[in-house]
Amino acid sequence: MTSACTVFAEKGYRDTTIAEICEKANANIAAVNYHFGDKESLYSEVWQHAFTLTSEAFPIRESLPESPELEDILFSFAFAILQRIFSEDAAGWFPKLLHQEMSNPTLALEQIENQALAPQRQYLDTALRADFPPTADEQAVPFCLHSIIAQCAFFNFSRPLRKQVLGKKNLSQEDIRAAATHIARFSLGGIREIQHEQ
Amino acid sequence: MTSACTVFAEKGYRDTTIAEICEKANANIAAVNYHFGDKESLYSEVWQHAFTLTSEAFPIRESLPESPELEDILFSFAFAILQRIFSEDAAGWFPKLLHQEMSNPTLALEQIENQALAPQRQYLDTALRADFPPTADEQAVPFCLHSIIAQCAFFNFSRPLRKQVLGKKNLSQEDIRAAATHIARFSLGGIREIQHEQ
DNA sequence: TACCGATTCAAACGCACGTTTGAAATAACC
DNA sequence: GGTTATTTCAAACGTGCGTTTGAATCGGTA
Repeated sequence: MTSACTVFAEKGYRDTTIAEICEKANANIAAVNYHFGDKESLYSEVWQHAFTLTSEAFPIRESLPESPELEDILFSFAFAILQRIFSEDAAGWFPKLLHQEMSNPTLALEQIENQALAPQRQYLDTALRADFPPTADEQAVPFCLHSIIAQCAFFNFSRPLRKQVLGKKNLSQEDIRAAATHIARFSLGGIREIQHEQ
Repeated sequence: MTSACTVFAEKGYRDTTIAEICEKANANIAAVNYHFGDKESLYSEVWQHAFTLTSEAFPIRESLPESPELEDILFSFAFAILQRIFSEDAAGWFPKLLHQEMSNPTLALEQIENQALAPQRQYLDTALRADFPPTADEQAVPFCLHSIIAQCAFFNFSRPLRKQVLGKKNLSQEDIRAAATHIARFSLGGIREIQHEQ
């Protein structure tokens, strides 16, 4: 199972071979079909497993003060997402799988959208909406939502060019904190600018 | 060639079969190997072709006033990138190929990074740097650069979830203009906020 | 120890796909 | 118009991989 997760996360569904998984797990080539039925069912269980692990390791609402400012909400959101993305252990499987799915979707994507992504967006959406006046432009909130999520997600999608984009292959815990802080402030500035001109 | 571009852009290198390309082009299976040598060489030519087409169709510096404000630069950048991403004809091949490469890199990615992506970043970087005081924090410009590019690129990487993320599968020319306007304003607000607290 | 269900294993099967081949068709040139 | 180079074509080849198979091994039970 662990072997399956790492290989699927690294190579995606298509490029992953059952042989490689079994080799890494010191199991026979037929073990997958015996225990999981077929490759697709194994993949499905991998997704479920990866989602559970990353959600437990880095929940989205974490260490928020009593009545949080919008910037606190933005920071904790970005901080959790970035920690997931840069996690080098099991918690990193989920964003890696998601990255693969985004360019080569399987049936798993729809499920993960409903189970993981939509609720995240919903959470941020309500937080944003509470900060906008009801008279605000219809498109303002979705656009801002998009900008915030984009800033987080790009760390996930630019993996093969990390060295060129970030200047380093991996971020330390302090780097991650600094990046999340930037996203929160930058986004708050963006939001205020958008609100200002309504 | 056109067939090859569309199929590679849609499915990526690995999932594209020579048979499908040839079928779409009303050519024989062996045509690719005769004219291009092998699949990889064809792919390489496809990249080159797609890059040329998108660059010509939507150049990054377009219709900038004499001495442009930063917001003008941001808008024209975002507008060009978004037009590329949402182009449904040949100009859209490049971002689709890029999307594929990002999750399953081939040797082509490094070349495209040097030829297309690095110059784009460089262009925005100098534009930003000119707007920041020399005393500004070392990380401020790269972080802002990241935020801006992320907002544009996310439209490319969220393809399979467009319906859920944007509420519609495709954007009209007016939608694209509105999105680019948002990115420019939001980003300018973010930049001002970051500059303000230095 | 004898029995039986569960698990592991090596080998083989079937299929998809990139590539090769050699002949047929077409185009170019003198 | 005949010869040669170029392009097209159907068929076959080789390989990689998911899956199946049937025998061997293991683990618990009586």
